[in-house]
Amino acid sequence: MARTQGSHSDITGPRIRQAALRLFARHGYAAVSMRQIAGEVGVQAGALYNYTPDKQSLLFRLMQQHMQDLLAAYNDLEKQPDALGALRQFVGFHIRFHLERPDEVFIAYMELRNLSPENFTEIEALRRSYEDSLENVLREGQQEGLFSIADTKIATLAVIAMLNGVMTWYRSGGRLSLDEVELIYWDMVRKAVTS
Amino acid sequence: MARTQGSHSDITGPRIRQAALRLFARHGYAAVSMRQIAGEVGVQAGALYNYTPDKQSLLFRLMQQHMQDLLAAYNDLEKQPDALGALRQFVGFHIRFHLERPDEVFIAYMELRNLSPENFTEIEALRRSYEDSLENVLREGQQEGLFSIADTKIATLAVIAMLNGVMTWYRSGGRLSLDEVELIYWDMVRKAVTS
DNA sequence: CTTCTATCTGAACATTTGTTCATATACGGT
DNA sequence: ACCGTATATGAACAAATGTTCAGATAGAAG
Repeated sequence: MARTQGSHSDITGPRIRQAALRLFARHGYAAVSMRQIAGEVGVQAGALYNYTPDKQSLLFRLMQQHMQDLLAAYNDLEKQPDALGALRQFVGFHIRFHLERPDEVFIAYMELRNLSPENFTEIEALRRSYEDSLENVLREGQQEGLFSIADTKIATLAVIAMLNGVMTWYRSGGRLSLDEVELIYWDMVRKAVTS
Repeated sequence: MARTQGSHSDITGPRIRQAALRLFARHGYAAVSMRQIAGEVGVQAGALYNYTPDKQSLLFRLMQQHMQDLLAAYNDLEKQPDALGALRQFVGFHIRFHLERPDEVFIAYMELRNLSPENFTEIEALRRSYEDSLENVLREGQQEGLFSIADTKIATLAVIAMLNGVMTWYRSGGRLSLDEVELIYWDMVRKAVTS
């Protein structure tokens, strides 16, 4: 038999990407087979190829979507009057946005090397674009005399790396609330870039 | 033929681990085959099993060795009189030690999920032990009144995450010298934990 | 020179891999 | 009630996987 009751393209497509996301994040791209993904969706492996040309494109689409969502969400924030406010806004946004998407974040950082060269280039450009957003804030604050930064590029990467650390330990319902975490990190970031 | 000229156990063993290290770091544990490793060493796949019971043990040994080296090297440092000196020492040590071993570091962070449960537990304990070293410094400084930290556990993870960021961009011979990098990071870390 | 053994080869194994495709079927439109 | 097509099956493919092992051989020991 084919075409189980009530199944449609509109529903199967997203479910495939959702299953791939979960499994890639959990076991890694290379360790997940198309049959595992299909099994999670409740479908045979061959059916996946109605929705993706190949496994590689499946990974790429997930990462591309994530990065585009990230950039769009950040650009939707309301403009802050000064650099200090903008930095605070960035810290809060980054922490919350990423904590809401643990699987996407994990993949975006861990599976870069499994991207084909062209796909890698594209994702890397999106990431750089996001980093530039923060660097602009830092540079602006530096020019305004609010910050005291030796090297804005390094500071950018250091701040992002520090914030990304949250993902490795934070669990909702744990010892600290999201607001507390945000405040603690904001405190450290603020002090690190001011004098 | 078997046993190519001049080959011995003492030389083949290390070469296998070295090849595995390089390949695991470059392409990921799951994406590297035993035949690739053997090829790099110039030997047939079957020969690897004279030196490791299986692929998993090969990965585990590399990570275990790395973590043990890390702990031993840190413990060999000369004791600092105050917490500020100890923190500065940690920052410099962490940056330099890790930059000297890019492949080991990469594996230790990326391949945790490919460890069997028992192996994972052991590696995780070693890592925690290293983190505790830093947390002790921070707690000590906090009690001495030198630092102003909201949460020493979070600060520990934040500092390490920040320092680990160096590995993603630093290339020797680049714009900045190691001394400069160390100084910039020390500056940010110091400011982040003091008031 | 002969013997012995650590070390390696090379073939074999049962699975699993990504991907293709002819075939079947359930549903939307008429 | 019927048709057409989007959507799924299930079998097949060659290639690659981790691992095993009987047999070959080089070099050390006597």
